[in-house]
Amino acid sequence: MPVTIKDLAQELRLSVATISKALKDSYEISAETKQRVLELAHRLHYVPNPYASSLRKGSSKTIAVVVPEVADSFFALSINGIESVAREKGYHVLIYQTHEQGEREQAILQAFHNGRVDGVLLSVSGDAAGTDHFEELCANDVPLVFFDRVCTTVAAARVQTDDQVSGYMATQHLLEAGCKRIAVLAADKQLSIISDRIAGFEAAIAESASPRGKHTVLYCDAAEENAYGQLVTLLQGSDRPDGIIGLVESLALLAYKACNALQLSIPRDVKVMGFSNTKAAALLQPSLTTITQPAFDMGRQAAILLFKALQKSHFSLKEEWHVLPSVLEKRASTGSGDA
Amino acid sequence: MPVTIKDLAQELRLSVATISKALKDSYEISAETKQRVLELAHRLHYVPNPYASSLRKGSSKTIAVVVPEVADSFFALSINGIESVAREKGYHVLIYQTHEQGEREQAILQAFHNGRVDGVLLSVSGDAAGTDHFEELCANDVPLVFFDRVCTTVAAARVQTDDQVSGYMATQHLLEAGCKRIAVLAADKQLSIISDRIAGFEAAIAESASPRGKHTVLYCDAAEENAYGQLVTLLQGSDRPDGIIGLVESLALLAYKACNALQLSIPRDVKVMGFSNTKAAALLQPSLTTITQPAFDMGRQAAILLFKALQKSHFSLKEEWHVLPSVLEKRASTGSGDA
DNA sequence: TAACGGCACGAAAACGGTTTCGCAAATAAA
DNA sequence: TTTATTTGCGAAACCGTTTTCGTGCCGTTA
Repeated sequence: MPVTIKDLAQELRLSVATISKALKDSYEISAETKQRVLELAHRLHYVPNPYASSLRKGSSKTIAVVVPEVADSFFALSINGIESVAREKGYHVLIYQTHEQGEREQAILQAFHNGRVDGVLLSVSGDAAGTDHFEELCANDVPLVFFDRVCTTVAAARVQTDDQVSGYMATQHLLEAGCKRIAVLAADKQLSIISDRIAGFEAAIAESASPRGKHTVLYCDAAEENAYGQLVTLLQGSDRPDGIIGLVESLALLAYKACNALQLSIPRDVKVMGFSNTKAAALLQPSLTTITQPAFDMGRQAAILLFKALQKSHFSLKEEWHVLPSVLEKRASTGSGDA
Repeated sequence: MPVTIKDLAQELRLSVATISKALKDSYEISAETKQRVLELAHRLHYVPNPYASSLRKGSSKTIAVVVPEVADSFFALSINGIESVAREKGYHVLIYQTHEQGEREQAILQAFHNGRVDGVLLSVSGDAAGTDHFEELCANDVPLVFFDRVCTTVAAARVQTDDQVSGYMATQHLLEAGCKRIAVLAADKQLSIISDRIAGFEAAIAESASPRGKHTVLYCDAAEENAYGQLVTLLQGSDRPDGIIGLVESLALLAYKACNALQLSIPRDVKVMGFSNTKAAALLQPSLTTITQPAFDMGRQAAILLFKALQKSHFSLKEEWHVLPSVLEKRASTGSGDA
């Protein structure tokens, strides 16, 4: 049996109330008594039962992080950022994965309706399942912060990167490199990050002298084998693209794989770039030009917002909307091909 | 205010006891009453307060996962595996990072001494801080399962891969490829996974006709810049190695970086391989030969063991020791260099 | 001496469930 | 008809804290 406050009370012949107050350094308790209580608590390795105090206080010192996948360089780094601030604040972090399934997302949030967590950090699942579960959570006064993949129709805090600008920058970069036929490889159509990046792409094309018709957006299947097939077909067709932008990490890597298989030289035949956070990007051969998102910082920022809301009741998350810039890292895969 | 069991009781003019029993399908309650209770609970979106029931029942339906880093392909995949079985069992998962600091590990485990979690899955920190905190946890009857990086002196379950065999296989593979001077790049000396892999290396060398003197183990500094310097020095020295085994992913990637910088051709001048779980390995140029650990499965297996212990009180974790095989994936970086 | 104000502490009511035990009514057995 | 037994439900204790509201004691002041 773990040691409880009662054990301390009995041992010191004090009431549990006194022990509790002494442990939290209440002014009601004499210095001498506090001393004795602290000493005994330490000697017996007393750790307060978290659930008892959560129940009484109505707060759990726990937050939830809901992401599509943990094993994804972006989300793993975000979680790292979140954990770092949770640690500073003495909070605990629960992790949940939606695996891009909207109904899992709903089921997970459902469990937060009775005090399990004090707040939620979430990156929305690709397979959208409406927004009712978000609304309900907010209606129940559970602070919610979206990060990266946000839901714009819900009045909750948002921490994103400038996806449209990133899409624009990426496209601009390829155009400057001389690409005439850019193919954008897109994932889940419903995700704001995807549509925003595509919007940036469209904008860059529209602004350029390059005729729109030559450029294309390929919506890739979620299953990697299928996406690979689509990509190979594209690369074997007439008017083969001479530039590829993978809107998510896996698609950029897939482009490498396809080019290797088809004996297309990167960057001579095709210039490739992708949205990515993996350290391996610089080590690919050729090294991969990337749009790198501030994954760790987005996690940190989202967590900081959440804790601000938890600490100051007058601080409203509804208005918070932070945009952190992504950076274009130019590498060999979009170079001229010389040396 | 969230809806409680009392609200249901009041609405239906039943006692809270009846509601509670009806919700858990107790035989004491009539079918008709159960029906009414379930219906109302569903209509009002009733979710039981988890802390109230944890307090009363003395179990939290929550487990803790303690890893050095989340943003590491191996651990991210393990967590994925763990989460998958936790989900099946209806458990919640708390995540903690030690950042390889023994004292953080101690502080984290300290918080588990009063029922916060029903069990712990842990991969030990590189900076060992003794084993007292493990012993204490076990003494307090908190089920503990080590995975990947285990602590052999503590009587807890262990799920590992066959590190010694892996080290042996890797070395054997390089010897067969014709390497005469193999350099092993090691990280934290104290970790069992490192020393085991080195033991495998030593064994393979001892068995071979190759003289021991030519081969070497380089203990790399934890700071990447320093490790890089060490590596460059090694590669520039006389008797430059013609084979490199990175015992952890980052060191294999570092070897690529160094070889690129020094204009050494992989695999012609130096054959490189590494312990790694990243998908990018196959896409590096040349593709990286790896020892791939069953990260996801190790996570799953560890979690399965833990839940077995939680469900059957007579099941003892002390005796459990599972070894899952790693696989050698031969790729271009250790090939002949032709084609 | 009576009234008063800190000081240091305790009794007890919460928090929201679970669980044990008891009890009345309905049914079955004698 | 009396006695068991079953059925369906409620009262209340309990889990370990926190927090409110006393309360007795001491020293001070009128």
